[in-house]
Amino acid sequence: MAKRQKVPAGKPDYVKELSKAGIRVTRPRRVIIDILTETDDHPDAMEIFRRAVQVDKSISLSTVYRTMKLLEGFGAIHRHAFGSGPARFENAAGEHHDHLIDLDTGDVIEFKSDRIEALQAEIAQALGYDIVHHRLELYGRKKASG
Amino acid sequence: MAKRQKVPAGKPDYVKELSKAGIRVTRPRRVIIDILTETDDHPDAMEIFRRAVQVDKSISLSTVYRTMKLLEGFGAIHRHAFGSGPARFENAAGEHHDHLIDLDTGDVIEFKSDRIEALQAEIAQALGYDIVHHRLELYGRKKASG
DNA sequence: GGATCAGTTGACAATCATTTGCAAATCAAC
DNA sequence: GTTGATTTGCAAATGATTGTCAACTGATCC
Ligand SMILES: [Mn+2]
Ligand SMILES: [Mn+2]
Ligand SMILES: [Zn+2]
Ligand SMILES: [Zn+2]
Repeated sequence: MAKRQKVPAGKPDYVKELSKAGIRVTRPRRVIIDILTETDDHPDAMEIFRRAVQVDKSISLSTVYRTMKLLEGFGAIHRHAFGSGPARFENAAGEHHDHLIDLDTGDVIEFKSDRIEALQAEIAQALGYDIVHHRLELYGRKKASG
Repeated sequence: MAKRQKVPAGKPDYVKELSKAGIRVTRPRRVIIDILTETDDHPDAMEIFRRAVQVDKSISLSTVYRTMKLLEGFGAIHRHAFGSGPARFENAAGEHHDHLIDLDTGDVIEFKSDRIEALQAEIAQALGYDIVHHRLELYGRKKASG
């Protein structure tokens, strides 16, 4: 029986996808992609860089930024701008969702509302537009009671 | 009959508000506040600076930035981050609304949906949070049809 | 396996938006 | 008008991101 590699659910094989598109799969890129596919938080470039260096001492911050731009172009990752500060990234593989940011702790909580998504499309339609993408962020505090 | 100054609807008297709060109402601040209350678009700091210079040649960009921070702290203006690029500001006086950005032209269209606002609060509540503020931006293109 | 060469990288300079330090100017109060 | 703390303009500093470029390295073809 021939060996068959199976990509784990939610972790599409971007490496294969890139090489299919004629883009080189280099060592730094592989390391960065691994970090992005294995994390479930929203790290910024510096944090991705820190994690990458632990795998490959020679990776540079420039390459992290370049790779983020490359992957974003591919739709492989999403770029966020929570509050102020540096851009933060996340693997685009999972289902679409929006974010609730805890103003006290900085925690990012993911949520999804089909009703809100539908209303957004409805509103855009009424204004004569098709939505390409959107950004919904709620900033809040834990309810007083806990 | 005593002269009674009436603030035009949607243009609260921030000048008075500031001086009441013990903050100096200086010439540069007055100029900048006037610009913000008289415009209905979403200018960035450089654009506000350009408009301010036409009124008072000596105003500096630093003061524009400082005044934006001051007014934001007062809740007098909102700071936006549409797409990438510099922050953009708008007078907070009007009713709350969200934005649809035309990806082709950069046009910013304002809209308001009570249903979306209600859903947001509902979602936050379900997650154990009270919303302090939120950001909803739709990015889209004019529907193909004319 | 080794040569080839365009795509990619690391180092570091440059850019962009924004903030800060500081001496001089200016408000608001007396 | 004098006064003293606040605010300003200027220039230098900062933080995030992008650009330059010589050196390197993957994929392809022998
Ligand atoms: Mn997320
Ligand atoms: Mn607006
Ligand atoms: Zn959404
Ligand atoms: Zn809203």
